[in-house]
Amino acid sequence: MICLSDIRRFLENSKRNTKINMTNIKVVARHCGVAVSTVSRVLNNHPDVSEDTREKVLRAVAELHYIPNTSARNLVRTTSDTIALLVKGVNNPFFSKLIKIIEREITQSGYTLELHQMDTSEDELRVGAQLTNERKLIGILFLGGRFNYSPEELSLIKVPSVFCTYTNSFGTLGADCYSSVAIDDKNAARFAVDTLVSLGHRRIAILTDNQDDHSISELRFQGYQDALKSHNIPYDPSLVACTGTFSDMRAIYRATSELMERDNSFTAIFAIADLMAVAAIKALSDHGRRVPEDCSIVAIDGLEISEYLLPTLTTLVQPVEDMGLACAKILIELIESRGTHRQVTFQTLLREGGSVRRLNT
Amino acid sequence: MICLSDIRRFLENSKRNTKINMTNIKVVARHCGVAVSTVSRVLNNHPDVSEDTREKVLRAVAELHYIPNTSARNLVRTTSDTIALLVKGVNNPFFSKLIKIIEREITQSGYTLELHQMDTSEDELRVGAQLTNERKLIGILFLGGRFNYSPEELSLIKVPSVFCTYTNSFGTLGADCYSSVAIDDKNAARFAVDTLVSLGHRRIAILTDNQDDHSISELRFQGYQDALKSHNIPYDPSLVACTGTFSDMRAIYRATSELMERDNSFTAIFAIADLMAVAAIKALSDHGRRVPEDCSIVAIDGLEISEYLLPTLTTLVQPVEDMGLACAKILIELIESRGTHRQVTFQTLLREGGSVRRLNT
DNA sequence: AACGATACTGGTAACGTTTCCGGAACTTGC
DNA sequence: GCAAGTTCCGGAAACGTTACCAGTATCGTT
Repeated sequence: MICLSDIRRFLENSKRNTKINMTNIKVVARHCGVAVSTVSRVLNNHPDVSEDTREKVLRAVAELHYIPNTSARNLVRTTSDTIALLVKGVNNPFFSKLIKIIEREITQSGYTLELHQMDTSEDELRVGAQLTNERKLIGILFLGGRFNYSPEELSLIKVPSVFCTYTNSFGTLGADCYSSVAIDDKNAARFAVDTLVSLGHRRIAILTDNQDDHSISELRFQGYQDALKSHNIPYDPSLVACTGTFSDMRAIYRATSELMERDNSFTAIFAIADLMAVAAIKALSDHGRRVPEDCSIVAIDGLEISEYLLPTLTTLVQPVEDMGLACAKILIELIESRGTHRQVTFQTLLREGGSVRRLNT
Repeated sequence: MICLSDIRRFLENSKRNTKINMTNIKVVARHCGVAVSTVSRVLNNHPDVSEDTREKVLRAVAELHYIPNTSARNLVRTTSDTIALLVKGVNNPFFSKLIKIIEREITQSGYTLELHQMDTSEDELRVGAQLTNERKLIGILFLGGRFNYSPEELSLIKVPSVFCTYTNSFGTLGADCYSSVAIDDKNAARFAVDTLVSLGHRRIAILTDNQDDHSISELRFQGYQDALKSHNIPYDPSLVACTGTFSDMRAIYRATSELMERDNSFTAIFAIADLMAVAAIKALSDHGRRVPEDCSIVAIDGLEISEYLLPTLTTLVQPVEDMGLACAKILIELIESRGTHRQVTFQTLLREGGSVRRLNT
């Protein structure tokens, strides 16, 4: 009696001849006379395999230039080896440096990095959830964006994830349900303004993205207000210049120009990012005000280029290497379930440059 | 008699109960009473399916929030949807802008972008070949690097690929076997030097990465030499400052300082990249030489930030948007076999800034 | 000498799709 | 009214790997 398995075997044999060139695990197994399971064991460093066989298999693998098929492996393991990087603003130089560091760490740990860019308007959690389902991601790294998620929103993400440049300062989440890497934004802003005040400045303008977008801009803005208050300097809304962007130089230039036209009484500017300071200095210069002679500027970021400008920027340096390493490390530990959720906050360090000067009274 | 298929069916049924939550194509099929093949046909827009069934299936897909498993699909199709971006120097701002544009195009066409960073020392073709086999890439985009491949080396790459900021100026390859996107480096350099000469400069230094690394630095260096020759200006090796890097500001600063110590007779500098010009201006300033009063500078790149420096840079603008779009477009056309290999060369455009001045004799 | 433990190996279901083949129902043409 | 298309759908192999289970040989123990 012809059984189903006979038919199957026949078909399989007849196919074999047509697909000689494709070196898969079966070919390797046949080449050195062992079973596919044995080859698999060798390749995945399983214990129960003798030294002889291991060597024999490895030799065959090398000879045949065999490379495992990732799709098949992922399919049976129902996972993958890819981590997604969801970033708002790829060409923000701070981020691109961060990406560089993160990529190296991820790759060295044997994972692969997928790059996804998002508009500021997009909902990063929803995009992340979608991607996770489609592509069997094993982790997500969020770079930039707001951070006022509800626990329900956060629960959309089913895989380990780390939020970078986020802090849960709006307090909707418990410390055990998310991981983050950030600087102490509020404190950095406070320090920047303190520095200006200590040099005699009292009319201090702020150059920011937004006042209330639940992102780092808002935190830095709050730090600005706190610092003013602690020095008994009244907060003056006419000294607030909102750019609506972190990276569009033209918009930042325009916001600074408008500030000057509205109220030119400031003697110093706190810019919440280095690039904003650069555009501001240009705008000031074009309106006949020199930095630091006619206006001091302090920023936050500490980009490498800021040390090479004229004048060099006085800025609060974010420890970008440490931050990148922390992101990768926490995420990988979560993935390999060797760690738990945690929130890391780095302190910034003042790098004194030529963009500030004591106010001559 | 118990046949093999009976056993199999039994096992399958016993498993079914344990895996209820996983909505795969089988679940969808059962849910609306059709075969899996029909569901598959609907999802892949195959013709032979009636309007009724199509609608029924789509409704089930929506209800069950079914999302196809990419690994399984890739396995059976023996391909994937991922394109790799192999880049040397992620935080080169020109590249990060390029990446931004490329990412958007790739994503919009339904593909996924993998990011791989490489050291300058690594062999990009070998890395690309390895990745292609492992991960079933469907295309590779090379960003930066040398370009003196032999046909044999190039044949390592079995999938469509585009080389960006490369030109086959060393002439080892036929036009029908590779695709590239670049600017006319030699011409841009020539133009930069011409500009300086037309302003009366004759002692023109060059700030470059390397003289002979078979990359764009070499081409720009050749353009520099060509321009000098055409103006009957003798080439003076002591006016060549090699940085060995495109992005390490400190190294560029040091190279400029060494140049000044070696031979301070130059009245102008041609920097082969904007960031190099930035570091050079700082070095000059620290040595008491102002730009443009005491030294003119022309660069190549046209970064956005260069328009906001003091002084603003005179630079040859690379059409970064067009270049990014071209990369993505050519690659996707190759992948979808709607196009053939081609080499695109863009021209640069002089953007006049404040970093140059006529030499007062 | 018999037995259980140990070390290793082979066979094969399963992962979730796509694609091919064949068959049923329904038209169409003569 | 019957052959020949058409249109649509179901069944099942195949993609290449892992993981589980069962089996064999070797060895030490009583």
